[in-house]
Amino acid sequence: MEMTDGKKAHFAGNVTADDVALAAGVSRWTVNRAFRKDASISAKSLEKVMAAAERLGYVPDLRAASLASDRSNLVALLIDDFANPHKLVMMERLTRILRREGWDILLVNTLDRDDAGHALLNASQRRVDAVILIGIQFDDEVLETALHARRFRKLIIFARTSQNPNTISIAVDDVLAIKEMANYVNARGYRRPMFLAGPQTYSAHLLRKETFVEYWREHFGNEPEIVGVPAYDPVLAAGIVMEKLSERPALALPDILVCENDALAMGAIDVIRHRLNLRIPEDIAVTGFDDVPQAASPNYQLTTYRQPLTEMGEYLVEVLQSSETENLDRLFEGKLIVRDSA
Amino acid sequence: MEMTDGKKAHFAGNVTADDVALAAGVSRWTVNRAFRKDASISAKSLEKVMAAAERLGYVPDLRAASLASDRSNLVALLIDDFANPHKLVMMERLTRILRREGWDILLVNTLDRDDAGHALLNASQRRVDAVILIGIQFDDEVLETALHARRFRKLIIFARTSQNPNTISIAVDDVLAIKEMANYVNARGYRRPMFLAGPQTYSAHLLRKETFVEYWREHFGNEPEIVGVPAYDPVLAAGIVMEKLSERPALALPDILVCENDALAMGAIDVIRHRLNLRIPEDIAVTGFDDVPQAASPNYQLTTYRQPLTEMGEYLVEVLQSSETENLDRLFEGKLIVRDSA
DNA sequence: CCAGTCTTTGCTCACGTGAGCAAGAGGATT
DNA sequence: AATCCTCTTGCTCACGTGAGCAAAGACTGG
Repeated sequence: MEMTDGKKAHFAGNVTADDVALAAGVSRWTVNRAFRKDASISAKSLEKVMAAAERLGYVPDLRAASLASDRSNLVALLIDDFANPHKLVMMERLTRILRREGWDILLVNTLDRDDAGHALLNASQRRVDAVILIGIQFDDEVLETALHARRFRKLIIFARTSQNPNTISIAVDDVLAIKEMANYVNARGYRRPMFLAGPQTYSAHLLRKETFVEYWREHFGNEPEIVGVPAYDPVLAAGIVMEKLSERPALALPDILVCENDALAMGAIDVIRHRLNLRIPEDIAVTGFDDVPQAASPNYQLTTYRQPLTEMGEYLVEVLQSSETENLDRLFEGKLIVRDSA
Repeated sequence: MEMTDGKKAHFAGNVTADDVALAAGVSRWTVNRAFRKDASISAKSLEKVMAAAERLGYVPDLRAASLASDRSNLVALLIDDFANPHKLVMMERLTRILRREGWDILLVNTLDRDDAGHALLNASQRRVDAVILIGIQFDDEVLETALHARRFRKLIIFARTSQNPNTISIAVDDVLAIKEMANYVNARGYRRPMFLAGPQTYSAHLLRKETFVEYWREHFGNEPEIVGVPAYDPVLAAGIVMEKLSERPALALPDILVCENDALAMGAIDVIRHRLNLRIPEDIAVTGFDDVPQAASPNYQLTTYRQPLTEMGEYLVEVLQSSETENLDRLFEGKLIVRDSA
């Protein structure tokens, strides 16, 4: 590339395969092959090309590669729940694993339920190979819209089970998990549980509440009290727990709060300890789900359930690379983490 | 597009502008113009095109658009510090604002210092228009590498001041902020401060420690004690504070811990209260920086300093859209948030 | 009704790569 | 040395759009 053409030589970015080919004394296609792992190229050519590329500062243009090959190696990650610290853990794990396997991630903030459609449209314009939902506000309607448009190959629901047969769900086995949790609660002698549930969605569902209720009914013949929180937000959870418990006589209080996840549990603990002035776990015990980093803090010492995120992420990569279209759903077994809160 | 061509008609995604043009009775270029906001097109054509596009499920292919126009409307967001909850807040704000303005975000996890180069290379292959660093491990060497390669137009350091003249830094005015904080500390009568600092980088610097030290020297003629933590991680901070303070007699303890950010402050509070069994703020007060959501929790009630993230994000968009190349650095004024911890 | 002006439209060319094919190079076998 | 096979290389064509130009159309004022 001549420097006479000042405008075009502004970035090293528009060094193209042709320039490298000229410098290395091979054809353009040999240059491109040098950067593709599946291509057949002689060791000598590879070395020449790489040396020239290094010298000129060439890197292949993935936009063009994607356009020509119809594979973008790009996935959209849709999130709507930035109040939940577990999302940070999930993002760290997914970005790490996906990048290692050559996938890039388009981060999309699904502002609210009505925005999900726009978010999907947005992602589809980049021709992502797959959409991964780690949000919560995706109900049937949104999923159907997404699947109907079909502008991406795969719709993956991560860390949440989906009833929709056209989605791929990679999640922890809620039934197994909550049974283990309920067994623990039972064995420790708690008898007046209250279940703190998050927002209820339809297609992308957590089976935690149902499983717990069923367990309790089966073992004790009665229904545990259930309280719903409209978002996985500790502050919101704190407000609702306060409202539910503050006026009650001690005997009418639950002896344990089983929470659908850590975000809710942490909000609950804050309220129980600092506003109701009760002890944890002596007056009210609390359990969570996810094992976020803060759960280990001395403030919470939360008994919770850890999802095998790394394993789930590895499987996600498999799913992305797979050409299968059916039976890709998978459930994983996590681990009960016992601390002081219950 | 004929359905006889089963392979190609698999997605609605490869409905192309040609198909829409045929359906709408206009040329392909008119179709594309209909989707470009700066293009000149008659109301009648626009309507026809949009109707046909809707019917066929057409959305423009941004890969091709980017290839042809040399503008990707894509920025890479490089993060290496997922332990700090403030990152979640920043991501929420940035994704929200950037998407509204038509920018998509490539999320890149910069695993460690040595990986930053790979991360930048990765981003450059997508021909991003700008790289935004909200990580911390970017030292001179990495910045120089990035700038030398010059595969993107702008290198933006967000929420951190940079000494490097080739980067654009959008940050809170640390000097102003810490002076205000120090004034508050002073006014409340604290006289034995300890400064808890994060990792020391060179180019992308926080001026917090220096400013505080200078203030103290100026007002009291002595140097405050400084303790360094190699990452903004509450758990790490807790360990180091424990190590520093556990063996000291009460009189040798600081009366306030001024922390470089909330992540460190929260770790410190956990240790002071639960392991050293001291009261906050009576025995040791604590201040933070950032005002993460957890800072308002009853566990922390952290006195801290809030960065005007929304304003900073809006300015970031301006910078992205600007064709200026110089003097784009900008400092913002935040707000001291007084709570119970100091 | 016509010249002048502004708006809209269609076209050529370019962006940088991959798929798939055919030709070439190189080595082993007969 | 001729034949066959395999590995490597170069080529044609295609991916779906934008920039910029020229032609066509619409509008204005005299």
